[in-house]
Amino acid sequence: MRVERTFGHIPGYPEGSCFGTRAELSHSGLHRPRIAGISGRGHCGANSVVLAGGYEDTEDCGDEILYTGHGGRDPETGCQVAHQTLTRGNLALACNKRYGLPVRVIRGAREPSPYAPTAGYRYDGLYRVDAYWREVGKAGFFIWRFRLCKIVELPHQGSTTATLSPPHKV
DNA sequence: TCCATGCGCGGCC
DNA sequence: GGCCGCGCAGTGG
Repeated sequence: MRVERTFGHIPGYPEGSCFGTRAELSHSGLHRPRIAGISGRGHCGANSVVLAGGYEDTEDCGDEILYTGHGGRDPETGCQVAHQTLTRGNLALACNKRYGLPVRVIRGAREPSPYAPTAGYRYDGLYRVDAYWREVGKAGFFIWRFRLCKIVELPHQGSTTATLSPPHKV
C-alpha cells in the first residue's frame, strides 16, 4: 500500500475528536499503528504520537509535553530495563525537530495527566518537536526525551503573527 | 524481521 | 458493580 506521509491535520477529524479504541483511532488516519505510540519511520519523521501512560518518564503539562521515546522496556513488565537508542520512532521524532515537521498528539485515558480524557482517546492537535535529548530515566537507564510544544493556530484574525506555519502538505 | 504507550476476560473486593 | 491483573492476538512502521 502506498502510504503518504501526511503531516498535520486529517480532514474530517478536528482537534478534540474522540475515539473509543486504538482500532478506531487507526481507522481515522490520525494514528495508524494499533499498538505503537509513535507513528513514523527513521528518516521520514513521525506523523503522530500517543500518550497512554506507557512510559513512566513522560510528563504532560498541557501545551508542553516531555515525551519519552520507545524501546528499552521489558515486554512483560513494561519497566525500563535497558537503554533506549535513537532508532525507529525515536529517530523519526528527531527528524521532526530537524525539519520542523508537526506531529499529531493523541491522549489516552491511561495517561496519568489532568489533560487526559476520562475514557478512550482524544486528538489534541498539532505539536512541534522543540528539542530532544538523552537523559537518565527513573529506572536508571538512558531514555530519549522529546519536548513537544503545542502549535497555536489563530482562528482567522487576519494573517497576524503565526509563529509557526500551519502545516499544509509537505 | 522485529518491535510496538492494547484489549478483553476472569477473579477478587 | 467496579477495579485490577494476567494472557494473548494481530497490524503497521
